[in-house]
Amino acid sequence: MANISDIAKQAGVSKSTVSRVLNGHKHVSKEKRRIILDVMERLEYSPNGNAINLSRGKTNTIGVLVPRVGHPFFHQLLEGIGQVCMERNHTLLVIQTEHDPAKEEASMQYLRDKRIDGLIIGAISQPQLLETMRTVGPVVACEDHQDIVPSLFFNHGKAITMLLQHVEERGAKTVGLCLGNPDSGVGRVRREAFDQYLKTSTLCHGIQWYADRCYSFEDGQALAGQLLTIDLPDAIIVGNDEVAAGLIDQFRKDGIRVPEDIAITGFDDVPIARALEITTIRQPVVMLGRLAAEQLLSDALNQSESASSLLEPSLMIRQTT
Amino acid sequence: MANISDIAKQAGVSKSTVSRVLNGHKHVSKEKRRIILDVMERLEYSPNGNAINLSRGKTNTIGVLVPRVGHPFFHQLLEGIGQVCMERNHTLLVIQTEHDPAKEEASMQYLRDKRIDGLIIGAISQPQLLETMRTVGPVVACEDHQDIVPSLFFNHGKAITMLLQHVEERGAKTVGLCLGNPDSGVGRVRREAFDQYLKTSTLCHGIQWYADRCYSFEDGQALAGQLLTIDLPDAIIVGNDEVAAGLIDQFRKDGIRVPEDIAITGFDDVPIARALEITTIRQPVVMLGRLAAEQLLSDALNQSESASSLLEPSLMIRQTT
DNA sequence: TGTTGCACTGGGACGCGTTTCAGCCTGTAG
DNA sequence: CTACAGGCTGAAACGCGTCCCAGTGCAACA
Repeated sequence: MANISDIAKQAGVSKSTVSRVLNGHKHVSKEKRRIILDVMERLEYSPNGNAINLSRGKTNTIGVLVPRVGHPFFHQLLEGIGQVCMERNHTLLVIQTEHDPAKEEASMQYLRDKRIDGLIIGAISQPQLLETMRTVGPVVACEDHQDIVPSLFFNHGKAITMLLQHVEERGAKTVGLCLGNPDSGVGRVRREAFDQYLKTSTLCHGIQWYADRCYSFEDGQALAGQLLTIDLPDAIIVGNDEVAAGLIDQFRKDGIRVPEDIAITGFDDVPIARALEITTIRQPVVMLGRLAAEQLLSDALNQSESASSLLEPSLMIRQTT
Repeated sequence: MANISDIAKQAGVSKSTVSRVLNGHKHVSKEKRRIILDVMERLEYSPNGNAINLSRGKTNTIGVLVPRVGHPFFHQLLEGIGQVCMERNHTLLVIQTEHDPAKEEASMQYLRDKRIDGLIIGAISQPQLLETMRTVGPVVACEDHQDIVPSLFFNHGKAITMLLQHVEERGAKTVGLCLGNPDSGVGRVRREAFDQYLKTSTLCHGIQWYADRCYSFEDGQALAGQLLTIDLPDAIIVGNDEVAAGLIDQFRKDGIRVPEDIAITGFDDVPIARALEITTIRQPVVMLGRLAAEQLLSDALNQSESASSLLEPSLMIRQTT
């Protein structure tokens, strides 16, 4: 594989001149430029990306930290980030943590060792790591860590409040809660908003109506089975549409009517929520991804003050409440 | 930021020795190793990834070419690939093409310029590009391009045949077809298998029952609206569960009974198919991703002969046929 | 005691572009 | 005709590890 020196030699010029042509700098005579381009074509020359990265000290690559790419929230986020990367000629490096603290910590290495120019945090279970990360390179979070790093995130607390208010208006007296990862930032915020709401309302909650680490349709079905062994609450707030769908599916199979016997709400408004007419929360996740990527890229470039911001959810009222 | 020379100087040794410690090579005295480690810690040294990549000539990164990360098939694929990357200490670079030929072509650059060690093709609309790609670096495809590059893929033709056989057995006389991207490899294979089956059966198809470029739940709803203006076929084969779900949803709203008035089949067995009890095709996509990544990594490492293989689909019979 | 062998260490070339700086040349203004 | 500006070009340092090769020194063996 030819390198820049080969080109220079064959074209009878110096490496500098070749480099100028490569980067579209001025001050290269028409004739030499032509010769150089000819030689490059003839030798099928292609500059070595790693050499460029090393010498420029940047890679035009940004990393994204997510638990799993398969999760509906995260793949929408990735899609938005990916769009911006493409528009701005950047590359997307995906780091799957599977919620593993060691992997989260290891991800910092990419930033430190200059393999990525910046990092977008999709979710992190150890926010204290951000403290170190920000000293290593630009970081933007898609959860609320605005006291540490610039953050763009949804108002999950408000979303929970909207859902609770809604089911209460529809007459619920008792309510359950089903979360995904209770230790994630989102999980904590949701839990807190839930507890907070109950304090100022007559709505009742009991520990038997609480579940977490539910991620899939099947988890929802299983949970329905468990709930059937006890008294059902009037409503249940579920942190994920697929889980809500599983719950509804199993309940209906068992002859429980939704929403008459139990009202169910989901989260994210994925296709399944539309198909089953699930009352849920819609959030412009792809847009969040875009904003985060734009924030990171502009920030990395011009070092301007970077702000955090809170995006508002919308309540989609359908047939399950 | 300290570099390896700084460490060497401070520790009173040569760069070579520091490098040996870094890479866990033998032949370093306990004492020097200790001193070096101390200095590294004190200066918060971290090796520069780009320098390592450059000097080693490899990056431990593999690229994946997909139209969009958001598509259910591709994010499952990414998940499988991601798992293997993690296990083998590799990194995942995602390249979204949005089916754009120019972007597909540009992706080759990563391989050529050594930013990735190998490339997994999720889908490509210009298979002829593979011809060049394989000369540039290791490539594995997840579609049928086995005449050009090692390929791991599903037997989409057989899946279509199974579905047609199934609806025919259930009494269908006329059948429709709804595809996604008709120009993709998968689209072509499906179309071909469909046409082929009809030739040897009494099942009827008419152009009014054909549609393509349907990707979402909403596309399915819209298609249902169109079909309602003409005579319905007895069954329709849909290339995507979400579209099938949209179709079912709209039909039911319009008082059309599924499967009595029209049988509907999906593809992929995503959660929505389980929720709506859609007869569909299940394929182990995550496993496909894993296999592809393993193939690529072992191939890149030991240059062994790499084989192509065909994975079998399974028919999930539910309530919509 | 001479020799062989092995553990340990350093020097320096190498991978490949980028960038700074100095210098040359030509054209134009005074 | 001199002087200065500005276009063009090359040498060489730089970014940062890796790795081959050539030792050096000490221990064991003949």
